[in-house]
Amino acid sequence: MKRVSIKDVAREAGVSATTVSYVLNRTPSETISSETTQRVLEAARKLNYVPNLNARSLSSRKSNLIGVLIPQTEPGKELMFSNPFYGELLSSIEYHARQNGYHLLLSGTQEDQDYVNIARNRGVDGIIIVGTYPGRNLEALKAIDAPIVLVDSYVKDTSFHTIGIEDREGARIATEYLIRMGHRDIAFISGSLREHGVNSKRYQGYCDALQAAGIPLDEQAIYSGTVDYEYGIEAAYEYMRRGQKQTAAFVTADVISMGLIKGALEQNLRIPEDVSIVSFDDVYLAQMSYPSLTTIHQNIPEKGAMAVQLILDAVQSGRKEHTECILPLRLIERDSVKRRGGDA
Amino acid sequence: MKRVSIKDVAREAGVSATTVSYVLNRTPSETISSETTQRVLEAARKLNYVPNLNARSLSSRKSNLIGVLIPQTEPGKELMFSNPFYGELLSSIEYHARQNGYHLLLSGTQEDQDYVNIARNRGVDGIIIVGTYPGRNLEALKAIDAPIVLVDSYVKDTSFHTIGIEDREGARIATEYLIRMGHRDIAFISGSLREHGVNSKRYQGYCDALQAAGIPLDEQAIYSGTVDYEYGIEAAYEYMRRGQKQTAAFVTADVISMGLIKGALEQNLRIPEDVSIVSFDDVYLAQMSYPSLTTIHQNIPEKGAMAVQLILDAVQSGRKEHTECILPLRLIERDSVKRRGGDA
DNA sequence: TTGAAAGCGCTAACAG
DNA sequence: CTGTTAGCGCTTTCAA
Repeated sequence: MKRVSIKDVAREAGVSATTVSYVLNRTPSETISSETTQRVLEAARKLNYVPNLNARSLSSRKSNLIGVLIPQTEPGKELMFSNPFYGELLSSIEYHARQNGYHLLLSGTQEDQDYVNIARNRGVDGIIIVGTYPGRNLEALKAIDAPIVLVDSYVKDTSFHTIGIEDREGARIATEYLIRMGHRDIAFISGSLREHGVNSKRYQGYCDALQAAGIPLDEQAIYSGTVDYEYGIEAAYEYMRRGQKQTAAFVTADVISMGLIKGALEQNLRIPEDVSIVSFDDVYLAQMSYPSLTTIHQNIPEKGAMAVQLILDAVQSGRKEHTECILPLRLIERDSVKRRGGDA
Repeated sequence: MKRVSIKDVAREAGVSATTVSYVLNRTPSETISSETTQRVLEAARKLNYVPNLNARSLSSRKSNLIGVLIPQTEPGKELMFSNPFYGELLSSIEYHARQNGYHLLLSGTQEDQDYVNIARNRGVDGIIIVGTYPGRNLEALKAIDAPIVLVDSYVKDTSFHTIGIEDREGARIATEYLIRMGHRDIAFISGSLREHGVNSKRYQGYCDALQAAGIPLDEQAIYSGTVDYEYGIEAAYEYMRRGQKQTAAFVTADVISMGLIKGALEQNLRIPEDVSIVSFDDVYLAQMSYPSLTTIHQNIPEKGAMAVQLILDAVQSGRKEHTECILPLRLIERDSVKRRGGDA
């Protein structure tokens, strides 16, 4: 089946390509007689015409394409594999983009040089970037004239829109809860603590809570690795090696918690009897876990919806002012925490 | 920053646009002096030139874009949300595509009309479709002249490449294993049993095993719903309602099993003591579960890698013969099955 | 109410 | 070895 172009439709309808274009795009400034409109529509249907979006975007400079960049958390690992958070987020982004007539150009990246090129390459109308750190080659990004939304990033720059959560506060709430439940020796378990990264903020929140309760910070209570299931298991072993000092842990991601539980189990540690856990994200995994996870809930679908909305708004309005969204957080109590002693 | 085009580079380097194109694409048929090549490269770098892939694809009819279509399992639900299988698969597809210089155009779909249009719209070089049923409007799909890979679909048509697994055989192995472990009353729990769907095949395998063991099929042992966590929970309740007849269940997806375990737990049923479970997929969830899942393992990353490879091969060779891949399956023994009675 | 013409940025014969 | 000339399929002034 040969590709049918706008010209074929024009010929079939006995009009010019221009007219076809007008009809199909409902160009408001142009007014086409309803009779012609009918003929064109008919011809298009008959020929089973589908406009070529590449050509359209080439001439109109609008692609209806949103670029989504999800970082490889671990080089070599494949994209969202290690953390369902990404899957859930992407899922939501895709859904809302589609509802608005946009398609998604998906890419993982090892190095952000790619970011820029992909975007400029394909002429995307907007870009959603998940979790970049400040200080990477943002200059190049800024040069792109499509709106850019940074999700979960602490890059502060008026060139970008941002969507995030109160990481520090969330961590504080989690840790404080543990304290309120009678724990004083509380581990902090997370992915890598890069400066200005999400985990660092959560670390600060953890410290805030300890400090407020007058509990000294113990270096030995800090576990930092990668954001995946495997590290959770490892952390459990490391916990044993370090002498099982803590009765509870604040873990910065549900996946890690899942691994932690597994590792604990392997060593006959009971959760929450021996170690209580509060974690972060409230990925759907959190409720599937056994015990189910007490965790800081964030609205992941909403995050995705919002990211798309910001792009759409920016595209439509053409405005440049940047928007900064902070989504609410709350603690969900499930079964991974045990009250301890009588000092509640 | 104004968009810099090939012409700008040409001017800067003092050559024609054609030459720039030749240099940048290393067009093999054309031979450019190394001196000119240098000048062009230099100019391109200096101007920070990035080729416009839309334009390129418009004129060369090659987009370096692979369309990926993942069906909404449940309308209204967002994409891969309900089953991590999709996330893992997509992850792998993205990774391998990127390694080969391809980008991904991602879309979920409610109705397959979209399939076709998206593809034709953007001029993708190939399409990967996950889990279509036969009999949908495949005619339209066939009209697309890009190679199409159907993953986990029982559509038999030489217009498409297919990648799948021995669903029926896998189910047989799972069920047979349960029988070998001393179970005779075995539930079958799955998503919807659409004709020629993956679940139907697995149902057949389940029947095969029962029959081979001389166990009569019991209608009351069949549970069919949706492929998600929630249905698993529901199935557990339904199991109670139906009188707890079975001592084991073959479940066609790990996510459902997770829900089943949860639901069982809520009713003080012990897994595997009261009910043994063998499930299917070996999604990473399967090991996180408690008890961890004895399940039929399929190599999901390999599936994705293969899908990409098939497209790449087809594009490069231009050949039309269709390829049919069946990936191997094997049983992974974990903790969700208990041996029963003495008739092992 | 419609169409001709130019052009988006690039590649592909075909000349030279 | 390099440039000229046509498009790819569409949108967009501008004129009729």
